[in-house]
Amino acid sequence: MKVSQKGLYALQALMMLTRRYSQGAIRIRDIAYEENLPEKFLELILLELKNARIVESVRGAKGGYQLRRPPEDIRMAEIIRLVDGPLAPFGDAEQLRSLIDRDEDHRALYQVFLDVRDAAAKILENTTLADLVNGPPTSVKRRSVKKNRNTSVLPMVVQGGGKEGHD
Amino acid sequence: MKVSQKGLYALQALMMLTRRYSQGAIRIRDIAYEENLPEKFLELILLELKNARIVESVRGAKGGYQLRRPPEDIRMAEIIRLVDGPLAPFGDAEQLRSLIDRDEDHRALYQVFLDVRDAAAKILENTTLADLVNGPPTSVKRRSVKKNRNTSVLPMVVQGGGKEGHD
DNA sequence: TATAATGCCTATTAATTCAATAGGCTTTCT
DNA sequence: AGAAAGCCTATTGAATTAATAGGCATTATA
Repeated sequence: MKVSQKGLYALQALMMLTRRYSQGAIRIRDIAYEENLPEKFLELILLELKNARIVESVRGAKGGYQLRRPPEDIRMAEIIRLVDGPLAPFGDAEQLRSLIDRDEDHRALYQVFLDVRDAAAKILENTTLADLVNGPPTSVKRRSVKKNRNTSVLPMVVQGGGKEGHD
Repeated sequence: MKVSQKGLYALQALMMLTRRYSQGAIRIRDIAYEENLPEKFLELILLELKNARIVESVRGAKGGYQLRRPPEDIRMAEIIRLVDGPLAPFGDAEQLRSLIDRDEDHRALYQVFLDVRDAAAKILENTTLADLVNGPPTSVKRRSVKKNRNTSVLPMVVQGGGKEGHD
């Protein structure tokens, strides 16, 4: 899975609309200015988000964009799939499952790809726009942590191959 | 993170060399034929793997390629980083950490990206070529599972946003 | 020692994707 | 009526991807 520049812009724009939720429609120009995004490119992105029923538009003078659903109901996974495609690192989940069934020689390889996509999906499905803007959902209990306080928005992820890798 | 066709070819070729480990050098042509890969493209890939000291070559007639280290010592993460770049879904881990520090408004967003990359890294760092070819390392204890036997090469991943997603 | 077999290396290419810009059309407010 | 917005399609330049091509260098062996 790869998040493109466009995907990042989409998420930033949606975070901005989340902050202004209930302030009515916001002009493209204002979103672009506040988030420092190229205006015409952003226009295309918002159009796409509108067609996917994630935002809605008000046309004409005094027009603009606003979220179509409450921020708690819009998940990162949905946005990234829309803009950048499947979450799997290769192909998509469906295809990987089929390859795991059929391609005896590479079964284990595709299974790893599927495991990676499941791990990503788990995180991205559980993170909403509200989480991104307000911090973690208060309903989620978190074990107390002594040092290295968890700054993540998410239930802490067990490290091991993470922390010290250079990427 | 995205695994390209080239990345897939690299992994397939290395799995093949793992199966023939201790059979000496294998010709590019044979790898290409057995794994059904474009021969000239594979040649470039193997060259890159050689420069990264993952495989070594024998030149001249009777030449070919073989793994340079035992299969248990070659991790998927290393191959994917080499061929397709950082494991993070956006930028790289270093950059994300820096953005989390500096970009107050988008901190939570970048933190999620980093969580995703850590989850991927954890899986890919713990999977070696030996695992891909032989199945899971015998040293890893696995909880017994009644139905839905775990076919993965890895310590089972907790689902939740995974299993039923369309991707 | 000639020759065939092989890897080494650089260049080129066609297709696709990415990031962005352009501009005319339509709708709505005032 | 005029201005201010979004709607929509087309275009573009740069980068990336997935290959292909072809000559050079090295080695085994007949």
